[in-house]
Amino acid sequence: MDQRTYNQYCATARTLDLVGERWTLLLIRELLTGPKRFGDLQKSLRGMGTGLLAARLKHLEREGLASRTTLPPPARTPAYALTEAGAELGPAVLALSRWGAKWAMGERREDESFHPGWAVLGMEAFFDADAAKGVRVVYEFRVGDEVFHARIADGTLTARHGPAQEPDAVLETSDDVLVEVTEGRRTLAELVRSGAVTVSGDKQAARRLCTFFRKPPPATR
Amino acid sequence: MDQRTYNQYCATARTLDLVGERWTLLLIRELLTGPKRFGDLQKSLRGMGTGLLAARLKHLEREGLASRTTLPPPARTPAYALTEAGAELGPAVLALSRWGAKWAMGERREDESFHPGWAVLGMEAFFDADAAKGVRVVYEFRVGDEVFHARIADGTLTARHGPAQEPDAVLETSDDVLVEVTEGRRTLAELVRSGAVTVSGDKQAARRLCTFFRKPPPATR
DNA sequence: CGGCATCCATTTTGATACTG
DNA sequence: CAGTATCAAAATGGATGCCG
Repeated sequence: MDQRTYNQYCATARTLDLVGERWTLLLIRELLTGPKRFGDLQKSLRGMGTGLLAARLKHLEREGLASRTTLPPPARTPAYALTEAGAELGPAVLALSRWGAKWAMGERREDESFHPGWAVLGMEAFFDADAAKGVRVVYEFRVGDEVFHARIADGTLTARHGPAQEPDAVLETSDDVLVEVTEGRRTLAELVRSGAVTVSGDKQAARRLCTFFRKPPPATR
Repeated sequence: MDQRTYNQYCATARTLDLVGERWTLLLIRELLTGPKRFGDLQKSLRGMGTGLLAARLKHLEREGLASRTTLPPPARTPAYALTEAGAELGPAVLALSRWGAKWAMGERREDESFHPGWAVLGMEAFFDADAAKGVRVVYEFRVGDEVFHARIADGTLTARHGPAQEPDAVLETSDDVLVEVTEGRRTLAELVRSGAVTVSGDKQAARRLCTFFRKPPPATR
């Protein structure tokens, strides 16, 4: 497998030796929001063959970036989680994401897949620590049949797969509407009024959500 | 060429569609320190065939991340420079670099190549804006037959290829010694005493250099 | 030197069929 | 559902030759 190396004594090159192959950083992106099962990863990584997925997971495991665990009962099914080293790739993935949001996004193409987790993780990318100074709030997002939550505390935002313990506010919507939000075509307030987004819990908190992000305007290359 | 896409409406995936192929991010790393000629790039990217290098440059050009320019007289030779969009990949490259410095560096392997520019760019990665608040200083580094400079101003460090206009201090050393520094085996002060590094110009400024960086201790995966 | 084209051996990938 | 096995297609690398 991966014996192909750049052979450079350079931190960037050494990193890319480990995670620079096709699919690997996207696989890590998936795991950044929490442990996932093989099948879930497969669904999120359309086009990646099962053989390659298995090989990449094995590689990450061997290199100490991920570990194969068994979900606690009653699930008891195997799952993959990032190690501390793997999780620390988060800032690099988010940096790539910030660049893409500014220089490469635009409209969703016809055949592009979309998973709400990507948008939720994107919240971390544009989180504005100053705007959220001293704030402590938990949001739950239900999009289609997926559930995520975002916890804002100590000037950081943590986005994770799965329900929150005690969400302050719960926002419910569809995949398609979420795409419209990330495309910037609709504002959250507008969508709540129109009924495309349902809010329950602390409505004040929900309204404050969009004040925690600062995203530069998209630019063209 | 590159019509292979992840087909995901996700900023990270879109970015990797553009720069995720083999060599591309390392090519951008080379250009981050300033325009380079074809041959220089080739020397820094040992193992990359000329055909592939040409193809990647064309790709970056087509996508608006780099542009083919002609160096000002008397050089008058073609060179490649990053556009604004390309240069803004700097933070992502540095994020990968920071991860690698912590989790993947260790000793230099027997067959690994090394170019001083990588170490100089690495200074940007661990630059500590707080430590350099209000500081304005320019360093020139002469390593082997390469010259770089680093300009600290307005709380940022800019590392570039080529000589500085008016360096406050000039540090001169060899490739091998620079490797020892980046490996953390030797401190700068020690090397100056031993004569392995020569300082000219403002020696006070030179001594302050290492106070501008904050690098976490390496960890093992 | 700069840069492209061509040929070829080796890897990597993508897609699908298959097994426990 | 988790993962292996298999095979065709594509990407890579290395060498080499060419041309301005």
